[in-house]
Amino acid sequence: MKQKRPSIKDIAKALNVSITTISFVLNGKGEERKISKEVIKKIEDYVEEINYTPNQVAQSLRTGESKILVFMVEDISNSFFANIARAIEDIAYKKGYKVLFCSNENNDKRSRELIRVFSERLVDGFIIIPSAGIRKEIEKLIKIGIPVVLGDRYFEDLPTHYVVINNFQAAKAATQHLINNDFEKIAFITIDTPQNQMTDRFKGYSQAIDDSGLESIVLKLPFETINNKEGITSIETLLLKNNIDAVFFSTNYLTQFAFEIIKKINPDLVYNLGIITFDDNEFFKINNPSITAVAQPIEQIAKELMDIMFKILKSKDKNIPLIQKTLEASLQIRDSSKNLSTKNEA
Amino acid sequence: MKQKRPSIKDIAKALNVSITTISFVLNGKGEERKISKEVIKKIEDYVEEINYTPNQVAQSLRTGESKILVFMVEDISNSFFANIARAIEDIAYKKGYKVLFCSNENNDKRSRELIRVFSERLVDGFIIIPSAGIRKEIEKLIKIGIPVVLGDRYFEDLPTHYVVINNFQAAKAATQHLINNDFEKIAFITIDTPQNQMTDRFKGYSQAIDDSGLESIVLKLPFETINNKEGITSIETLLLKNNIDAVFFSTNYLTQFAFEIIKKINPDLVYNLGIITFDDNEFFKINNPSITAVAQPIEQIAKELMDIMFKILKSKDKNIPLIQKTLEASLQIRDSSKNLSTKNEA
DNA sequence: GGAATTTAGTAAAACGTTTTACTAAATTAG
DNA sequence: CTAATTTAGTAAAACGTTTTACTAAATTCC
Repeated sequence: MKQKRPSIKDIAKALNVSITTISFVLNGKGEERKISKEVIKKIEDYVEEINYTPNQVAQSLRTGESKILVFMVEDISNSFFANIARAIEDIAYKKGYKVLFCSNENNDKRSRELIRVFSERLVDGFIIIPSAGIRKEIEKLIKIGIPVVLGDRYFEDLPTHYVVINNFQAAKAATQHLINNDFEKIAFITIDTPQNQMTDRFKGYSQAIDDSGLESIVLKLPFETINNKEGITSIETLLLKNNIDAVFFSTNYLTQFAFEIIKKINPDLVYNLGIITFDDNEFFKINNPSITAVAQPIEQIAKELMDIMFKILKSKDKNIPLIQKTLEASLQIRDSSKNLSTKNEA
Repeated sequence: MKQKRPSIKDIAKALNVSITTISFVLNGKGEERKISKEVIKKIEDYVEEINYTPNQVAQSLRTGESKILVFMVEDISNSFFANIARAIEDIAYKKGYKVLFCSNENNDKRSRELIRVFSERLVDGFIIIPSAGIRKEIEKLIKIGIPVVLGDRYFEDLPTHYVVINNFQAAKAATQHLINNDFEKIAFITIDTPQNQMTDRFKGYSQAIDDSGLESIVLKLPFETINNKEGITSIETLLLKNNIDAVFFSTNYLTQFAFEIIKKINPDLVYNLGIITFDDNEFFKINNPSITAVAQPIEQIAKELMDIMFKILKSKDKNIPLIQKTLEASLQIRDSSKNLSTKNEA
């Protein structure tokens, strides 16, 4: 059943001109190469008529360009990444690029495998939210000349292009906001990882806590314990036994995980606790209580990532100076950071 | 800076064997083609040593296979689609396929453009959540022999492979659940579209309402009015003036949109109204009140879509009989469908 | 011991482009 | 009127594979 798509050769035969001429015309080099108006017209009309489109695979083989970018994230079903993906997709398509998305589960083995699969000269560039242990693979990609831009985090000891946010400042401001609202036992729940997006958030929290003289209460959960018993127990213990009055979650899936637990052990807790989460989304806005969140500038992140990518792509072989952007996040203040117990005391 | 990746030719030169031999060995046809153990070993070792991987673009050009699938959805940042995407991704990678995701915004023009971009013999197959007006384009894809599977909806007058859910039954059951909980003025808010996933949900609602003798209250919003003033006004009017006591949203983004409005005009409404939404997600579970939702079987949908895709892919040119799956959704009963006013009357 | 078969490979075409180097005819310059 | 230049193209190589058709040497058969 499979029909053969027409190729340049077919057009050449039908129109009795050479393949070369057609290629020039199709690539807009007709005038430059002194092809006559009539021939150009003839070719263009015929191409239109038979609805010819060039075979991109052949183009890629010849030119070494695939017009495909890879966007590797932790998990494409996570709203933060899905939203960046959406923004990136739009920008890419406008420039004639397609985007392959993939989820590395913040897992080195899987990241390596994915990089291997894609680096087979299939893709023109990588935008990567790197897992902790793939410094070497990133380095190698760069060494063999494949454009790489990192997002959300980077490797301190590896010079790369990247776009991140000021996690320290954002976390500090969020913590201070809780302090200003008279919360006194503020817990920080985070992922146990050496990646700097998380360590910086931790530092921001610590700085604010230290400045205020309050007690630092920190729970670092190993990534694997999210959604399993160990994680549940840890969070339960913290929430119930520590007499805390506020909690700051370092990332959205932690918040989600904790909310499920809260819902089970004591639904009222969500009203009595001060709550701030990193990473905003639509549901935090409509939740009861609405949840105060550190909102990352999704659109801007996507735009900067792609700007850098296109700059590298355009510069071809010449190495361009490193571009490293640190954007600011904004605190979306909502119900969950109001201190109700203060009111009660009054 | 760009290093040249080694090609088969380079290996041939280094090992002093022919390109053909190497290709046979690499494709596991060494034994079959009577290549000696020593030569096979020599080639395999060298390939391992220089870390050679074949150029997939060249392979694609020669074989006509790209090992790339397209998954076209309404909006990849919508949790329903993002979750299916994630599941599809995992299945695809296990079989050596990559997935290009794209968002058509449920818009015909954009769908057409995307199909055009991808059908340039770049991809091996399409999994499409089709917008309303691209019947012709789908038909054409099938005619030229490209594997297509539709999801979530299909064209009544075009025989295609598809995976959908039993929208009628799911909507009917959800409505009946509200009726059984003694709600009496149940509104149905939906998108104004002829697509059958929506019309079936409407039919399910209508059937249940008619069976019970209750009044049918329906708001059909044009897709474009979501998130704009017109949409806001329509929903406000319905919620405030109609004296309704329950509302059934036909899709997740409508629910989200309406919740923002409720939050603004009267936060208590969310407790006083019976609420059910189509499409479940984590946040409906943790919301206050938790939201009763029609949960589509995401994993199963992804699995069936891919099963069909691989069946078509395997069958090559032979046409296979149509595979059309209708899965069942499940009602996740939560707080929002409890009738509090009934309690009050008691 | 010669024919038939098997073994162990190889040469070359093909996939559909892009691009470099070439050319024959027409035009212009002096 | 001849040489130089411009015009309007074209032939062929190359990108890196896969695969068909071929072959020379070794082995088996009778």
